Amino acid sequence: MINLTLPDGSKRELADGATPFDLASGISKSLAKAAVIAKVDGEDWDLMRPFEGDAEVAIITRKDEEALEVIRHDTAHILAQAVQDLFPGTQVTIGPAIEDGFYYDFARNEPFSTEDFEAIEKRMAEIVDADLPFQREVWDRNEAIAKFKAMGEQYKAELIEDLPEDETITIYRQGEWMDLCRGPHLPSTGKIGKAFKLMKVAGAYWRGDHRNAQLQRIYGTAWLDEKQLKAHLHRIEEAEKRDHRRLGKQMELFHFQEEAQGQVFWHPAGWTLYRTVENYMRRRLEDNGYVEIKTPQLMDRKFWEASGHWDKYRENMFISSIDEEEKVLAVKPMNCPCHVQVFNQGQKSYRDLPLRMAEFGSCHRYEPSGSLHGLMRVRGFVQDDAHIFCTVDQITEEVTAFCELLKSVYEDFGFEEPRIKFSDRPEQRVGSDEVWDKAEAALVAAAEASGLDYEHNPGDGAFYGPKLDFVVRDAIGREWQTGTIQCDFNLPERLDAVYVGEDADKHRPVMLHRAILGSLERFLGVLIENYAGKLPFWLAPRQIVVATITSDADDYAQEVKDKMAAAGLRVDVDLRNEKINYKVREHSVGKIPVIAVVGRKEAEEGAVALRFLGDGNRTQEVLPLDQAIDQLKAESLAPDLKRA
RNA sequence: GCCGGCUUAGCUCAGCUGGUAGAGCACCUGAUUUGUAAUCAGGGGGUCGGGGGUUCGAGUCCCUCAGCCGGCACCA
Repeated sequence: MINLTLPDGSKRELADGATPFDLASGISKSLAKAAVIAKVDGEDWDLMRPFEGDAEVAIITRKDEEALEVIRHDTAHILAQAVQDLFPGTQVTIGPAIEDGFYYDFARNEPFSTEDFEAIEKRMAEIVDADLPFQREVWDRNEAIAKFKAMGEQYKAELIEDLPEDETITIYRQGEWMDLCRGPHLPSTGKIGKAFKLMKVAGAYWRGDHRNAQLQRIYGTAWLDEKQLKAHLHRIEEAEKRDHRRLGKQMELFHFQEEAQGQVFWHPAGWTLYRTVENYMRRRLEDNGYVEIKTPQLMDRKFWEASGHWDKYRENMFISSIDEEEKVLAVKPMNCPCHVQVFNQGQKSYRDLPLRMAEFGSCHRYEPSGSLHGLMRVRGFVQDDAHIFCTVDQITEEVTAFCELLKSVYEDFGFEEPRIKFSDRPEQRVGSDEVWDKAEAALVAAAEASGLDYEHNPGDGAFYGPKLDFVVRDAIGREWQTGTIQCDFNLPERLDAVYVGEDADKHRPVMLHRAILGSLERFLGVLIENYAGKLPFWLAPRQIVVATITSDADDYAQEVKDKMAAAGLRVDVDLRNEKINYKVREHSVGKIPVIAVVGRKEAEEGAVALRFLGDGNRTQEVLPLDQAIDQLKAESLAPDLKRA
């Protein structure tokens, strides 16, 4: 007999050889039906896998989050089987569950095309209908390697060869088909259902290394039921509508063209938005004890050799030379070394520290062509960069203040919860362990004080110091790094930055590299997507359109427009001979926050009818002109000015 | 950079197995003076991404270059 303890503490006794499915069936029919896998002493366990002794058991059901992961993983196996059925000679590699679905990487000379999806999905459905049981088998390592080699599955054989010696090799079968897999799986293919869909094909390197062969990855999505699948597909459609590249065109914010790959042509509306954000940021920095500087765009190659960037990033730097001269200049890919030059002018004392030096630094990097992505990843961009020169003892305070500032800025832009990634010392690094200890502790303390969730990436720090990165998501769930703060013990040394301490000796300052928005371009991309183009009043490039109903109100409309413009509002007037319905629709689609409608009535009364964009309850207000202007003026203040 | 796909009017897209370009919106003109998400009529507009090839004939097929899109890799 085996003794099992359930999560609520109750105990059950079952015969030897019993399985979690037996346990669930003994409790209730519905539990047995909803069961997906079990946790046996914390380990994932197939429902049909017999217990191996007394244990603590939890039954995971379709209601649990983990259920989807299991279903997605199962679906990946079914995809692999279907592909091998239909395309003999294709090798399988790996196929994990991911967010919203799964993928499977195949090795095949012929490319897959989305036109193959229909046939593959059909075959997958047949495998589900066949209700093949998933059977777990433990294999001897060498036998498994030999078996997969004999099957022509080189990649699987390699995977097994690289598994740790003490790892149990498990094989899962479904019908004739088998795969190396850790599990767990559902009892049979029929339990998966058909709420899956193949989404896209893509290339992916074997083991994520570009020196390896490129495999073909098929992505799919899988859900508990048809309704969830439909909802997911709908979400994707909606998300595509808020893509900043699409909105950028619709709202006439910016464009790209091939002669300036990866660089932005900002249009009047987009540039207005850009400047609004930049000016806001400038005020916030000034209020927080930063000084602003501006440094050159082109610097001699020798300078970048001294900073160490030439060696490491030469491939990604734009360079320039003039015929008559032998000098090679490089367009700056970053601002830090330039800031050290400003620091190094004259003498610095400990009394000058911390010195917070900011620049809206225009940088250029020759990013790989495949990585370019709208405003999110460009070759020419402006960082809201700053470097804080301070002592080791000042790190904690400075990082904490930075996190607070960042959080406040993000709230002002409508991002409530940026995610933080903390990366600590890598194997290869400079600086003593003692200093690293201090710096890491300072970053962690600041991250914790901020109250935001943070994720720990061990060993992911820069060679010169640990860092905190701030990450937000775009419309379709892709994550983009925006803010960052990095401790640097290296550059001050390389570029010989010193200050005179209390003891009258020379000391090295620590440099904190930090950016709140990251790059203006990327941040604007994320901002546009976050609001789906419906920017809040203070950010909207076109805030108000004064729209007439009949030409009788033309003169008055012009007067309204002029008064609003004089009050600093961004306002246009629409006197076209069109129906008010037409104008309202056009400017609503154009995401103008406020339409000021004027007809004969308003002209006579000196009023305006304000119509606000959005589906809230506040859709229309008729106000005397002066009062309307006061109100709009107050609303158009940036959040920091509203607080002041 | 790598794998795959795409590139037709200002925008969004249609053009079957090759026979010499089409829609909606936008734009222009005219009529209409209208009260909160599309008034009607007429008109103009494309060397079908660039280059080369096959063919009697190429937007359609082939080669090549570029850009874009989806992933991967990269991201100081």
